Amino acid sequence: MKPTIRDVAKMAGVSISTVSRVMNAPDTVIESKRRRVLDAIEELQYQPNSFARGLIYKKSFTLGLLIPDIENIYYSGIIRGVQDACIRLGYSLMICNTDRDKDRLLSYIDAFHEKQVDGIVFASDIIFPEYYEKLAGSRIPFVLVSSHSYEYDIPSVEIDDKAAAYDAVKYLIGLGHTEIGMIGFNHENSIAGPPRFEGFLQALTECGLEHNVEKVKYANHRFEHAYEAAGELFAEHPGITAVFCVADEFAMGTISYLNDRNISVPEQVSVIGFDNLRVAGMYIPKLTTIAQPIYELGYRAAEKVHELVTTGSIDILREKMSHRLIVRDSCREK
Amino acid sequence: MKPTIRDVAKMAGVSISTVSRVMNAPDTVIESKRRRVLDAIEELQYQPNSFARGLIYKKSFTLGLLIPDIENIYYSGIIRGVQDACIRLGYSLMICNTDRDKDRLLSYIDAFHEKQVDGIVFASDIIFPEYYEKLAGSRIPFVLVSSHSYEYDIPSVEIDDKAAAYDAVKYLIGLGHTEIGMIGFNHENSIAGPPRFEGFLQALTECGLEHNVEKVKYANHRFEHAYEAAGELFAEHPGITAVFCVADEFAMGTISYLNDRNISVPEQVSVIGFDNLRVAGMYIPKLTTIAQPIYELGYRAAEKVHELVTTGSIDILREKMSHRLIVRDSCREK
DNA sequence: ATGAAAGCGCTAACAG
DNA sequence: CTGTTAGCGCTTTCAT
Repeated sequence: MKPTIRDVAKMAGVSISTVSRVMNAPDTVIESKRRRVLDAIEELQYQPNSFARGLIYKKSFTLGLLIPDIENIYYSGIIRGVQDACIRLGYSLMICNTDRDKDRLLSYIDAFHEKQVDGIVFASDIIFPEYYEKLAGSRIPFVLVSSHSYEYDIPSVEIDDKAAAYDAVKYLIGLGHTEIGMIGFNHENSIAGPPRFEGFLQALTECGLEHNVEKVKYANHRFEHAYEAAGELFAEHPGITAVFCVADEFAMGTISYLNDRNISVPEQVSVIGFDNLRVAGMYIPKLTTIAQPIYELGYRAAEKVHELVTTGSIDILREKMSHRLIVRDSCREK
Repeated sequence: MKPTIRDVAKMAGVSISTVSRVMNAPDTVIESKRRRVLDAIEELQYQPNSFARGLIYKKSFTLGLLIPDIENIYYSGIIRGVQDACIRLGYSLMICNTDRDKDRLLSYIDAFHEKQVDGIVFASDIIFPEYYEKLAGSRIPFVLVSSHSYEYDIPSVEIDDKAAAYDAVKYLIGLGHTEIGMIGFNHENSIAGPPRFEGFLQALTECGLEHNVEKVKYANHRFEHAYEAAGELFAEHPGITAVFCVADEFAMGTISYLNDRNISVPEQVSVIGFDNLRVAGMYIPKLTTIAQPIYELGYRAAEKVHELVTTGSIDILREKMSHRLIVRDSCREK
C-alpha cells in the first residue's frame, strides 16, 4: 500500500500537520522534528498524494497540449518547446494527438476538463466554433500556437505567414524565375493556407508576374498529397521552373515527384520549402526553406498559458515571431 | 466556480448520491429523476472532479510514456500506438520526452509517481539499475518497448533485432555485394546496438565474408553523426559497395554524405536502412529498409501495462513482433 | 511550535 | 429507489 501522510507521521512520532508543514513551510517546524520527518519520508519513499492535494488547491499543475498530427515532425519541435517551458514553470504536460479528428479533439477537451488541467495549448489548427464553445465552457485558459482567431479574442503565437511566404517567393523571383508554381494548404481546413497564398500573390503582383496566380495546387498536409499535387501542377504547367511549397513536407513530395520523372532539382526546377524541419538539412538536395522558430513558438505558447493561468489576463494577445530564409541547395538561378 | 455534484443535485432536486448513481449505475435510478439529473449535468456542463474520484478509486486512469527523443520520428509511431490503445482501454496518456537525459528521466518518474499514473511504458532505452530502482520503488507497473532486460524480469515488446539485422545483411549479400560496411549504434548506450551487430556478424560469417567485420563505425542516434561516421567509414574503406545502417536516419546521413561526395546511391553504393520511418518512402532514393511494426509495438506495450495493471501479472514476459524487408530504391545488384 | 479537526468533491455502505 | 453519512489524503484554521 502506498504510504500516506499518516504513516510518515507515525514513523516520525509527530502529527500529520507537522508532516504537512515540513513539506510546505519547513522553517515553521523545529529542526529536530523536521529531521525525523524527512528521514521517515525518505525511508518510506513517500510521495504526497496529488489527488488529495488537487482537491484542496484546485490546481493540477498540469497543462494540456493538443496536436493535430504527431507524425508530422513540425510538431515535435512545438512539443519540445512546450515541454521545456513546462519544466521550468513547474507543470506536468499532457500531450494529445488528435489525428485531425474532430470527435477525438472534442473528447480530449473533455478529458482535460475532467483532469482539470490548468491550461491548454492548442496547436496549429482552425479553431472551429464548436471547439471554442467547448473550451470556453470548460473555463480552462488556452492559447493557440501556429494559429490564431480574429473572431474570438484568443491569445496566440505564430509567425507572419503572409510575410514569410512573400519572402520565399521574392527569393525565387530574385533568382530570375518567372514561371513559378505553388503547392499550398487547402484554404478550408488550414489556418496558414490563405495568408501564405496571399504572400505568394503579393510577391507576384509586385513584380508583374501575376500570370502565375493560377499555377497553384493544394495538398492536404502530407507528403503523398503533395506528390500528387506536383503531378497535376506540372501536367498543366510544364514550363514551371520554380515551386513555392508551403511546407517542407510538400517540398519533399514535389522533389520526389520530379525525381521520379527524371527532372532534377535544382538544375531544372527550383523548389523552396517552409518550416525548416530537421529533415530539411538531410534531404537530397538539402532544402532551401523558410525557417520558423518552432521550438520557441511552443515555448512561448506555454509561457502565455502560464501568464493567463496566474494573472488571469494576457499582455500581448496576438503575438508574432520572426521567420527567416535558409538558403541551401534546392534552389538555383534561372 | 466549477460546478460540483452538489450544484447538480440542487438543480435536479435530488441528493448527491442520486447524482453519483446516474453517473455510475444509471439503471438503479428511476427514469424521471435520471432525466432531471442528466439535464442538470448538461446545463451546468458538469464534469466530475477527477481528484475526488482518484482519491476514492486510487486510480488515475492515466498511463505514463517515457520517450528518449521526440524529434526522432521513430517514436511518433510508438506514441500513436500507445495513444490509440489508451483510448480503447479508457486511459489518458502522459507523454514525457527525456531527451536522453538521466536527471530528466528520473524526475519524470517522480512526476508519474506523484500523479499516480496507473502504469508506465518505457520506450527504447537501456534500463539502468538506477531507473529500475526508482521505478520499482514507485510500485507502478511498467513495460519496456523496443527494449528489454535480462537482468530483471520486466515485461517487454520489441522485434528480434539480431534476426532483422541478419536479414538486411543477407539481402545485401544476395545482391552480390562482398565489401559491406555498417553504421551501428554505440554498444554502451543503446539497447539495439549489440544484437544488430551480431546479426551483421552472423550473416557475414555464414557467407565467408568475415573480412568485413572491421568495417563498422558507430553513430549516436542522429543523422549528423551518421554523416560523419560514413565519412570515416569510406575514408578507411574506400572499396565498400554496400552499407548496412541500423536506422533510417543513419541511412539518410550516409546517403547524404555520399551524395556530397558525388557518389551515387544505389548506382555506386547500396545503402539499406532500418525502421521504415515515414520518411523512408519520401527520401531520394526511396530507402530499402527493414520495417518494424512501430505502431503495433506501441499499441501492444500499452495493452501489456493494462494487463499488468488489471490482473497484476503478465502472460508473455518478453514478446517479439515480426519485422520485414521493404525493397525500394536504395540498393542494387553489384 | 504543534496537534485536533474541518473540509475539498466524490463514492459506497447503510438506513429507510 | 433514494437520502444520510463516513471516509479517501491532504492542507489549513484554530486552539493550545
